[in-house]
Amino acid sequence: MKPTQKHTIYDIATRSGASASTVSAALNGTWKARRIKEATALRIIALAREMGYSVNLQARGLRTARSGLVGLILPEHNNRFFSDLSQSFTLEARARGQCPVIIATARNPEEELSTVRDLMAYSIDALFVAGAADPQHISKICRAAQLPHVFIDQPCPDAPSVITDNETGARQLTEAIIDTLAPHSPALEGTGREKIYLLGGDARLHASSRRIAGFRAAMIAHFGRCDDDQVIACGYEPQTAQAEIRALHARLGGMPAGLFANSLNVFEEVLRFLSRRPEPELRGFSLGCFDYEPYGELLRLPVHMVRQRHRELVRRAWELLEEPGSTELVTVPPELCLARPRVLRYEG
Amino acid sequence: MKPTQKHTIYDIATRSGASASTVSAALNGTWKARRIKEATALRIIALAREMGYSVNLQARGLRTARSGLVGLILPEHNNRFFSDLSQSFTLEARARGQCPVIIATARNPEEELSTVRDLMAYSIDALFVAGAADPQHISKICRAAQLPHVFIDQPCPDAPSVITDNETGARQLTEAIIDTLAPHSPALEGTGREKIYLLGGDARLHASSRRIAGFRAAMIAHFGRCDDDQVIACGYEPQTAQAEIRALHARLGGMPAGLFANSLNVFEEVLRFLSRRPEPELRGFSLGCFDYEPYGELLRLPVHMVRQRHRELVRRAWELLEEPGSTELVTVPPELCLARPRVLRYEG
DNA sequence: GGCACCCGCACAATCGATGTTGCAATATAA
DNA sequence: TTATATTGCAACATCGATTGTGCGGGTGCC
Repeated sequence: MKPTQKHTIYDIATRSGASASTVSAALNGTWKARRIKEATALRIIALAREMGYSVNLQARGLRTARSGLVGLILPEHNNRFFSDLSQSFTLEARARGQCPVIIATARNPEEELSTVRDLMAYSIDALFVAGAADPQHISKICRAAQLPHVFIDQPCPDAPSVITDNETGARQLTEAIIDTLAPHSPALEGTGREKIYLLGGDARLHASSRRIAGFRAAMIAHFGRCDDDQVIACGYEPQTAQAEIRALHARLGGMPAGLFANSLNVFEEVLRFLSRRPEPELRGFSLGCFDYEPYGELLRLPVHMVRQRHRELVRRAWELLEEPGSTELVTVPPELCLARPRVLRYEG
Repeated sequence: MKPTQKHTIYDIATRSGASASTVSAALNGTWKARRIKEATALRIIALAREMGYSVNLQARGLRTARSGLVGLILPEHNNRFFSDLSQSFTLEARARGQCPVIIATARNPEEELSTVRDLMAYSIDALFVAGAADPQHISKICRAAQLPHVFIDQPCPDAPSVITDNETGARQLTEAIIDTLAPHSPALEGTGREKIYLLGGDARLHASSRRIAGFRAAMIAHFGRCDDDQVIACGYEPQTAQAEIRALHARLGGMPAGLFANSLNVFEEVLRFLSRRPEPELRGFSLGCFDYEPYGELLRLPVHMVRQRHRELVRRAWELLEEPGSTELVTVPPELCLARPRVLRYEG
């Protein structure tokens, strides 16, 4: 009854009087195809259960060249977008009888590559890569090893990818920021404080570049122009973001009219900065964040957010994997989460 | 040069004129002990690199009965405490040359058990279990399979465990909440609104019960009593927490003097509730949360938090694993993060 | 009665590594 | 010169599963 030791199909074979191959067939469900008597199969299955048998997946994997493991590589765990992605990925994987292996690589391209290689050494069945720093290199390695792979969030031209419609999302978010701008004040004209700034992200990466494009488009549609200094793609590092927002504030001599935080990491730093400014300075300040964080809805300031549909991204990624050999790019529209006017919004 | 196909040590053996066993020894570093000429070893290593060889870890695992995989089971990904834990776990695992496999089981005991069994089928080398719903059952299965395991956050009497000093942390947090209570108002006496309430968690679980004990101790130390209705251990479900806070508010006819949120999930719901209350109702309301969330520092309300030292928890867990056969219980003191008075705290 | 055929299963090869054993060839000792 | 050690490596068994092949016995058919 109790699985005291590890049993193998050979133990079961001995105790059941059958051969190992019969046991194998009985247990993995191929017994019908192998013309094993139903009674024999059932007897073996019952015995295996009684002995607490569980298959050795390394042995199976060695034989079949599959492992049941599916990898997901992402930049970090403690970021709501990626942890939501992990959650969805886990659900999808387990629903398909696969075992999810999720590894964070700190936006470090070398770490990414070495992790890919590590995972391949385990004969993972598929690899999902979210927010990669170097998609092409990863894809090259995977293709060389014939490993099915999909990119999420950051696409790759050489492999199937699923991304959010960053441009549209960014445009809508920018429009929302514009809509909640404080009434135009002539005093600020020309100081730069009348403008909206986009902060964070890496312009060399696809996702950021599309978001920047969306931001620009909205700016041009509404104001007829978008200055280069309005886009501050300073990466994802909290320290850098903090420094940039400070510098911006210093340069302008005050808060700008609005801000587009291009990642949760940056958003958090913006809030940290804001939490040290006196209240009056924040009146009429219009804030948006690309990516969703539930706490964003619970802040003193109204915050507009763009929520990526993580479940959908993961689902579509899995679908892409199932159609072989495509380099399709699937785009999923994001969800715009507008700050609703709140009782507490302003006290004045 | 390019790893076009998967190579094995046999390919390398053929191409190098050596035998597979020599190749194996050369590549895994045991060649000195096996009296292989240095020149031979180096030649093989160079060839392997050139061919882009990488070991098949399933084959190695089958032979050695180890896999290089270490499991971490936790309730959910999208919770800052657990995602911090994932992050630390990943770092520690990779520093030791192991591959982390992190799986969320939704606080579902059956899901936990089946995940444990799945992981064991992969011959994982060790299992870490954080916030388990049913530690004893898990431990029993692991012991039967002789799998080294450690519990984090929720301890198990039968296995090594690392936990935060929940009682002290809760006491300190409660004291902080008491310290920031609004001045005593005789009008509220006897309404229940003069009291502090603990919301969330599961009193049957060790962590919660210690936190409740700490809460009680602080209450008794300061007020000479703690009523049973002050502890509302309603679990971790957002919906339930939301319902309970509403019910409390209705029962009291207003906000209580303070609240101790016993988990981030509950904290989030409390904030959601608060964000719909008019500002004046929140004056002097004193809020604390067991577990840390960076956004907690950025809210309109001052929030005290207790931060578990995730890195330390993980490190100690790994240490425990290395001393064999202990059922030691290691306690790590948490970090108290007091809300600092802020410019924006009140406007009045 | 002889042949073909199907049923139910066992045998054995195989996946890719590890590690023990043993065998030549050379070096050292007697 | 023969006996003994040592060096350097190849052969082979093994881990636990999967899967192609084949064999003995029973049935059906002519």
